[in-house]
Amino acid sequence: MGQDMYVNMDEFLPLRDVVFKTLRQAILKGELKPGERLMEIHLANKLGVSRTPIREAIRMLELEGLVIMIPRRGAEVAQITEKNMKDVLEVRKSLDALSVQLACERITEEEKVALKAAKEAFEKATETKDVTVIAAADVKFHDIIIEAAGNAKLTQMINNLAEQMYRYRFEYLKDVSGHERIIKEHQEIYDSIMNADVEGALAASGKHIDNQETSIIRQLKLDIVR
Amino acid sequence: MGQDMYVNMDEFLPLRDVVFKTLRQAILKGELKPGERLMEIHLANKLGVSRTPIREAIRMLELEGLVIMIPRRGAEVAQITEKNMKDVLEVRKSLDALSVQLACERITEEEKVALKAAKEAFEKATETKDVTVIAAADVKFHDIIIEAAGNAKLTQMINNLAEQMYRYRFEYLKDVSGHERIIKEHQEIYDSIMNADVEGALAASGKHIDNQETSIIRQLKLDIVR
DNA sequence: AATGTGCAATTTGAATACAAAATGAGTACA
DNA sequence: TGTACTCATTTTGTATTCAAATTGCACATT
Repeated sequence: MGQDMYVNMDEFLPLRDVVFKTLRQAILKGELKPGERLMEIHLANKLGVSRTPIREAIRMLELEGLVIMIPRRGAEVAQITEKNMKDVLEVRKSLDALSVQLACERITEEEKVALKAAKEAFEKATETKDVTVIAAADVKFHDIIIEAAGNAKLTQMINNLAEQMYRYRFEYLKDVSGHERIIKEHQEIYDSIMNADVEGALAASGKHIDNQETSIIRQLKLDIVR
Repeated sequence: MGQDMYVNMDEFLPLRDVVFKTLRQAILKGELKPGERLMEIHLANKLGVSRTPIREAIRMLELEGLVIMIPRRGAEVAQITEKNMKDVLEVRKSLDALSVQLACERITEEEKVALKAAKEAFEKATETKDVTVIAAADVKFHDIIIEAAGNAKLTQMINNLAEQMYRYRFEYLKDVSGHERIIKEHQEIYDSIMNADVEGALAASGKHIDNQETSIIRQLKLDIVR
C-alpha cells in the first residue's frame, strides 16, 4: 500500500509521442533536411507503425513550426532561413531577459545552490572537450535560471525557441576558443542573479545571446551554401 | 489571364483544421468548460465527421495547451488557473514591449497611415457599444503594431498568447466606463510610435497591459467561484 | 519541337474496423 | 450491510480500407 505504485510511464508512451520525438530529433539533428518530404507510408514502414500515429505526430510538428503542410501534398521539413532564425533569436533574447529579471526577484536558496553547482559543472565540462557533455551542462545552467523565474508558460516558450536553434547551438559550443568567454559570461550572469542586480543580469544575458547569435548566423550561412 | 485565379482556399480547409478551429473557439468562448472530457465518438457524431480529424485536432489543441491528455482516458479541457493566466500575461507584457519597440524602429509610412486609421476606427467603434465591433477594432489596432515589428515568430507567439486571454479580454471591453482610458492609452502608444519614442512606447504599452491584467484577473476570479 | 491531353501510379484525406484498457453496475458471498 | 469480483460497456490506441486529388509520363496534335 505505501509502496510506489507508479511505473515509469515514459516507457508506455503512445506511439504518436514516440514518433513525434523521433521525427523531431531527426529534423533538429539535420537527418531530415529542409524541403524534404515526409511521406506517411514511407515513414510508417520505416518506423514499423501504421499511418495513424505518423499523421498525429506530423500535426504536432506542424504546430511547432518544424514542418509545413502543403495541401494534398503532405508535409515537408520547414526551411530555415536567416530571417527566420533572426526572428527566433530576437524573441529569444527578449524572453531570456524576462527570465533573468524574474529569476533575480524569485530565486530560492536551493536554486542558488543548484545554480552555483551548474556553473561549476559547466566549467568542468569544458575541460572534457566532449560537446555532448558541454551542451548538456550549458542547458542545465540555463534551465535552472528559467525554473527560478517561476513562470511555466515562459519555460515552455523558451524551450520551444531553444529547440529551433538546437543544431546551431551545438556548432557554437564546438568552438573550443569560445569556451573561456562563455564561462566568463556565465559568471557575470551568476553574480548578477546572486546580487539581485537586475540591470547587470539583463546586460550579461543580452551579451550572452548576442554572441550566440553571431555564431549561429555564421553557421546558418555556411549551411545554406552547402 | 490577368484575372484573379485564386479561389477562397479557406472554404476547402481540411476537416482537421475545421474541427480544430471549432473546438478552439468552443473552449475559448467557454462552451466547453475546463475539466470537461472530449470524447472522440461523441464529438465526431456532433460535428458529423469521423474520429480521424477529431483526433488530429485534439493533437493540435494539446500542443497549444488548451486540452490535456490523460493516458488511456482521452482529452479534457485544460483548467485555467489564476497562476496560469498571470504567467501568460507576464510573457505577453514582455512580448508586447518588444513589439512596440521594434515597431518604433521599423514601421513604414503605409503602416503609419493604417495605424492612424485603426486608432480612429477604434474610437468610432466605442460609440457603437457593440462589443464585437469594439473587440475587432482593438485587435486591428494591435495587429498593425505587431505587423510593423516585422518579426513573424513574434507575431505567431503573441497571437497564441492573445488567444488564451480571449474570453477575458472580451469582458474587459464590455465595460463601457473603461473605453475612454483605452482610447487615451491607444493615443499615447500611437504618438510614441510616430515619434519613434521607444521609452514612451514601452511605458504606454506596459500601462495598457497592466490595466487589462487587473480586469482579466478579476474576471477570472469571478469565473472560478461560479 | 513545343504544347496539350489522357491515364496510371502515388499520396493524402477521411472513414471504418479491430484490439486493448479502463470504468462501472450488478451479483455473490462473508 | 459491506466488500470483492465478474463481466458488459465504453473509450482510447492503432491498423486498415476506401475515396479523391495530384503528379508525371506517354502519346497525340499542331
